[in-house]
Amino acid sequence: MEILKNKDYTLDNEQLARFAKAMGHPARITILQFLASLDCCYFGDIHNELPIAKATVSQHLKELKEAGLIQGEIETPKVKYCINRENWEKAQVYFETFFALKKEKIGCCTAP
Amino acid sequence: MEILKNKDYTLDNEQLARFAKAMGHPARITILQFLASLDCCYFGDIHNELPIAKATVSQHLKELKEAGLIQGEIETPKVKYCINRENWEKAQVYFETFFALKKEKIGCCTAP
DNA sequence: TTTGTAGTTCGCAAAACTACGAACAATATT
DNA sequence: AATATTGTTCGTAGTTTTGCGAACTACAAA
Repeated sequence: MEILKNKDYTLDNEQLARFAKAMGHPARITILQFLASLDCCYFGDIHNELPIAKATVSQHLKELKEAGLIQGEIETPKVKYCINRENWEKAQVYFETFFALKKEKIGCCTAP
Repeated sequence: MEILKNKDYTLDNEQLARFAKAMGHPARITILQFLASLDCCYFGDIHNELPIAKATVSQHLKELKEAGLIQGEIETPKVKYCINRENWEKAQVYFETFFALKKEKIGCCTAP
């Protein structure tokens, strides 16, 4: 018998993990926060908010884009970034649902 | 003049990123979900839910513990894990607050 | 005392992440 | 045509993550 460990992760869990991972760096949290409060702005504005080189900022933006949380649009010679509303709300629901799992239960480890 | 780039990340953003990072892997999401719905259980139960070796499970548990999302307690010869309620709720508030930033605004990039 | 059970820790390898400067692309300006 | 502006991409370096098997710890039972 070969490897038959078929217990894969659910797609929902993988999606939630993907969103969480994208948020797993202070620079990316800062970017998202900035965009969420400003609605949208140019690369330079984002770079100004951060203590890192532009190449690194560009990389973080790419990751956020790949996770679907933001979108970019060329407005020569600048690039305008903004929150991807659809996925932002999707992520919000994912996290809400996740945290709602633990509601008013009395557990066996209520202390420390 | 030396390096004076003093624009650090806020503690809140670092904390949120830390929580998000801990949630940034499907195995860890699955563990948290399992614990949240069960309240608490032993290492073996968690290992049974996952398609990975016990050494790897142990590592993921360690990370979740370090992020403060779970806690473990020795109950020889087993180890009982459960959600760390206090920090779970803290994390929940962090995420809620974060996503609430983008409410009903009309932005300049409403479309893809 | 040997054996079992339940997990953790160690050591390793491969891959991914974070960061940077330099080089590049695309357009606008001189 | 040369220069400037705005970002992206490339190449590199160091660190961290993920995963595993093997060795180890701690206690209980035979």
